[in-house]
Amino acid sequence: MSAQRRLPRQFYERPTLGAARDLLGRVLVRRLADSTELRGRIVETEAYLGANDSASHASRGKTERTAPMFGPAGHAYVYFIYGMHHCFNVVTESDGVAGAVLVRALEPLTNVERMRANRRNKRPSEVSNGPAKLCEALAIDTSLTGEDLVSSERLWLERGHSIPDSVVERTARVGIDYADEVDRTALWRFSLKGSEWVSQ
DNA sequence: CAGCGGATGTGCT
DNA sequence: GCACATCCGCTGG
Repeated sequence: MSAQRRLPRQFYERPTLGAARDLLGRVLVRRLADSTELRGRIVETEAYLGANDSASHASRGKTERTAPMFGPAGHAYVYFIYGMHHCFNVVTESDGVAGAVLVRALEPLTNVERMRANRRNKRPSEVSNGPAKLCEALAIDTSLTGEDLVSSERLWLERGHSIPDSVVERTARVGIDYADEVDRTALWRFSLKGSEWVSQ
């Protein structure tokens, strides 16, 4: 867990779309209470902007739940949805400007059997191919919302490898039928072309 | 394999 | 009340 490999604050403190694209190939690390480190490579993200993005939780103003989206970059924003599931986001932009990237899918890398156990022994390809699935696999819940990914010993991101433009796919975000047309059709979902680890 | 209903915290439409 | 940045398990073919 060398600190050198950890992404610095500056990686996150920039416009959300660029951060969403560059998060592909980075490695999400979850260190459990027993020191087990679970790692997965990010293969799918979605950008959620601020006031002008009708699909974003931030578009309806700051609430207790969404407060991390308005805070300093490099923190986690974890929310609970559908009475059952969690979703993990990385906060972007400067302090006071809302923005976050939803991490939608991971390629399991280390301690895969532990992740699989967290997922009731699903097939490997179904361990972390969805935003709520990866949270279950990595034991991420709302106790981690607001966590500083730059200094946390429980949750952070490592540099991994950059992904070239030639294998980055851009599509519309999913599950936001309620949003305005312009936001529904914006190509703000980024995924690794041809990866077997992306969501359905 | 497709389709449907259930799970139920949070902030509003 | 209802919809929601979702997933699971059960059903019928």
